[in-house]
Amino acid sequence: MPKTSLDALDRKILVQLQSDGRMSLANLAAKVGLSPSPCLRRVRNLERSGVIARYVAVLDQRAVGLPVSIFISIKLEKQKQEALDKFAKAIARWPEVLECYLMTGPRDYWLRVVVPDLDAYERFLKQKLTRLEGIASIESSFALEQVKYTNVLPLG
Amino acid sequence: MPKTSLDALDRKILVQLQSDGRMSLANLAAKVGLSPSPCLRRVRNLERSGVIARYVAVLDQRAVGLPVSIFISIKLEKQKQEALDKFAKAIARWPEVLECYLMTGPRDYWLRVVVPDLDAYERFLKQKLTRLEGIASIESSFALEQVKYTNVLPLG
DNA sequence: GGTGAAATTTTAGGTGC
DNA sequence: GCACCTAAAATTTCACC
Repeated sequence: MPKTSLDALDRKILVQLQSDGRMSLANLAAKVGLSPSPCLRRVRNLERSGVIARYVAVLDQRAVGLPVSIFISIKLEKQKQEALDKFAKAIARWPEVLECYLMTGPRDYWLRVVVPDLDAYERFLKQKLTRLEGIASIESSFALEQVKYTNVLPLG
Repeated sequence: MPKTSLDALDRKILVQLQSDGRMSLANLAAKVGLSPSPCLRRVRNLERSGVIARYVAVLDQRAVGLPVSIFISIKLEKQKQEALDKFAKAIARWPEVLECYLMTGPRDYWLRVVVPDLDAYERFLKQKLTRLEGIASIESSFALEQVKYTNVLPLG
């Protein structure tokens, strides 16, 4: 992966595509002050180099019947690499887990889980999370409101 | 916003577009078992009704020089609606904050902040967050690793 | 929901600055 | 490296069944 340092034009392109991933090339080129051809070249380069990881449709959680976001912090018993790997693999398999981070400090994980209701959450806990070996403790908090949720990184 | 309950075909479409928001209509139609026209009609309906909120490009945080994710929990002094609104508006303005949730319990907020380095984080704290009125306490944790990060909701 | 054709957009190539 | 132009290919879009 070549470390293409981004210039001002690349950044402008990224700012636009983060807000509208389906913007037409002509429109994008106009907004960043390029003609379509070099603009497309840059976009393709950003895609190939992995700067643009993917394009996605963002859904409304409530509109699809998944209004409940739950945050879980997890402490593992062991700090062995093996245990961490096992945990990561399980997380990757479970569609309810949208985000997971390994945190500083006492080897904690932090998860965002999305489910349709509290019953589904209980099922997730009982049938999946608590069946994992090596977990020392689990703490859950519930989101009352999503105040902000964006993919737009502060490139400015 | 009409509560269009989603049928199996809508869900299939959403599953696909969550993974690839730029999938061509012909491709999408084939994957869900429709011909392009009715498929496009459904996609447009999903867009108009707000089920599909937007299309975006997802960037690689590290590749754009923003490797640091910090999680902040905040307790407010007052629980007045006015204070909550003020807080929400400030959050919306700050590009470093990618996610913010109002949590159950002791009226806590939970934030995910993205910055290039710890200096930038310190600036964010000193020049923005700590200047807000009504904050009782702030706690920060750092992410060592992003184990999972997806927008794909569990529609299955 | 399907078919087919028109309109638009994307994409690649070539020239000169 | 970009602007400009051209043209082919792919995609989106729409009237109609």
